[in-house]
Amino acid sequence: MSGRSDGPSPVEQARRDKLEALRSGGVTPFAYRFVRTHTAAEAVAVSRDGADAPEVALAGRVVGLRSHGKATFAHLADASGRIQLYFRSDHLGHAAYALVPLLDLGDHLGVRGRLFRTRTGEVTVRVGGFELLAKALRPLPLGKSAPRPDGTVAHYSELADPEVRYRQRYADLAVHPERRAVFERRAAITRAIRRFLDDRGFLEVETPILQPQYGGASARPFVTRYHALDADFYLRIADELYLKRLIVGGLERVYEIGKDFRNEGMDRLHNPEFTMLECYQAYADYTDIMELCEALVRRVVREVTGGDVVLARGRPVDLGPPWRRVGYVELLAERSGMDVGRSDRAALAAALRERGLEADASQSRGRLIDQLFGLTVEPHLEGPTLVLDYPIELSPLAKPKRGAPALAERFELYIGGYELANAFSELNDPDDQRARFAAQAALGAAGDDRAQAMDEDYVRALEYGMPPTGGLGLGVDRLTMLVTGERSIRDVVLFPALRPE
RNA sequence: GACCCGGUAGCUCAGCUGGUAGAGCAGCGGACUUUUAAUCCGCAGGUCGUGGGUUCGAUGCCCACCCGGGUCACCA
Repeated sequence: MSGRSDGPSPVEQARRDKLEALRSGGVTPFAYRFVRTHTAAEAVAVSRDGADAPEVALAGRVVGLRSHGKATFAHLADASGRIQLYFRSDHLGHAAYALVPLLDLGDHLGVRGRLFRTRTGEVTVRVGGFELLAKALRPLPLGKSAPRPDGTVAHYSELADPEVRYRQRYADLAVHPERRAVFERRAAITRAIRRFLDDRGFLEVETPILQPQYGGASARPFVTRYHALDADFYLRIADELYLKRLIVGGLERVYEIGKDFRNEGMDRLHNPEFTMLECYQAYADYTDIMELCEALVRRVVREVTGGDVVLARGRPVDLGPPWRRVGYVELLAERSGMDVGRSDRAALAAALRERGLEADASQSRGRLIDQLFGLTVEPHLEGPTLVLDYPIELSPLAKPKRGAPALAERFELYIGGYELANAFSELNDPDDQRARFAAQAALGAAGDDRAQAMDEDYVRALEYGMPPTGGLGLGVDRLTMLVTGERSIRDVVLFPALRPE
C-alpha cells in the first residue's frame, strides 16, 4: 500500500509540479465555492441541439482526459453521473487552454459552457471557462471501461483490492459510483423502516449505548473506562432491556435503530459494531410480531427494489407470501434426527462430535442444542422462514410457550441461510425473570462468558408491571445485504472494522 | 481461534524446474482542433508485505511474523 513512505511518488511529484505551475500562473488550486446551474444528469437531460442549446455551469471530478493537441476531451463526474467536456484552444483562448495540460484525473473542476452533441451523439459541454476547485495530489485508481460485443461492460484497472477498498473507502467511493448506490440504498432502507413503524404508531427513541450493566443478548461486551465515575462501563450489546423499561413507562410502541457492539469475531456476516432495529409493542404477542415482521421486511424490500425478489448468496429469493412457519424442534429433528426434548447433554455432544465439532457434555444444554441447530438447520433455510418456539433455556427473556413450558414463544426469521430477526412474547413475570437471570448467572459462574447477568433494575421495572408485549430485533446490515445482493457485511458498512494499519 | 489462498510499478496483473523483474492502463516528453479503454513515437517508474535462514546467487525454496480474502467454529 502506498502513502506510508516519506516522499511523494513520481506520479505525485508530477502533480505537485503542476500545482506549483498553476499557482505561479495565478490560479488558486483550492477554491472556496462554485455555483452550478445543473448536475451532470440534469445537463444531459436538458440538452438540445442547435443555437439555443443551454449554457450550463457544472462541477465535479475529472474522471477521463483525452488530449488531442489543441483540443481536449474530458469526462466530469458528480453525484448524479458523468458528462463529457470539450476544451478547444480557439474557443477558450490560448491563455486558458494553456492550463488544460495542468489538469489531472481526480481534480475537481467547475466548468461553464454551452451544450452540444458530438459527432457520435454524446452530450458534451463546449467549455467556455473553467475553474480548478481542488487539485488531486494523489492519483485515484480510476479504472476504464468499455462495452464488450455481448453488451456487458468490461472494466480495466479498477480498484479491486478489498483491503484498500475498506481502509480507503473514500477512494473506493470516489471511483465506484455503484458503491455509492449501495449506501444510498441503505439509507432508503432505514427511511422505509422508520416510515413503516411511524405509520403504525411507534415512537422512535434513543437509549444508552454506554451502560453500567449490559444485557438483552448472549454476547461478550466491549468494556470501557468512565473516569468521572471511576467505573467500568459497557458498550451495549442490545437495546432490549431499556426499550422494555419504556413499555413499563407507558410508551406503548417504541423502536430504536442503533448500533450494538459485540466483542466477537468478524466475518462475512459479522462486524463488531452493527446496526440493529428493535421495536416493542404493548398488548401484542409473538404472533402479532410475526405479522409485523413479515409486513415490515416485505414493505422495505418493495419500497427499495420495487419487487419481492432479493439476492441471497447470489441466488434469487422470493419474499412473497406466505412465509414458511416451522417449529425449531421439528426442524432440528428433521435435519439432525435428534429429539432435543429427550436428548441429554451427552447425546447432544455426541451428535455434534459425529458432525466433526469439538463438543463436550460440560457445555450447557442450550448451547449444545444451538450449535446443532446452527450446524444442521441454518444453512438450509434459503427461502424466508420463521423458525418458531425455541427451547426455553436459550431464551431467558421470552415467555414460556402456552401449553409447552419447555419452549419459549420466540421466533427467528431466516432468509438466505442466515438469521435476520429475532422476536418473542416478552417475559413480563418479574419473579420468573429473576429466576431466569439467576439461572443465567449460574451458567456464567460455570464459565459461560456469554451468559446474561442479573439486572436488578430491570426486574424492578417489571415489578411495576409490564403489559404483555411483543418485541422484535432485526439486523439492518443484513437486511441491507439482502436488498442490495451484497455477500459481505463489509460491503454494506461504510467503514468496517479492520486491524489498525 | 483453526485451515486454505493471496501480498510484485499509482491501478490491474504476468513472472517456467532459483540466475538481482515484465505488460496494459496511469505518469512524463513529443505529434494530433469531434475523441471516448483515443491513437502514434519516445522515456521513466520497483526496499517483489517484513525479518531471518538455505544457496555462489532468492520475487521464487524453508522458518517466523504482519496485513488481507475465503472456509470452518461462536455470535445478529
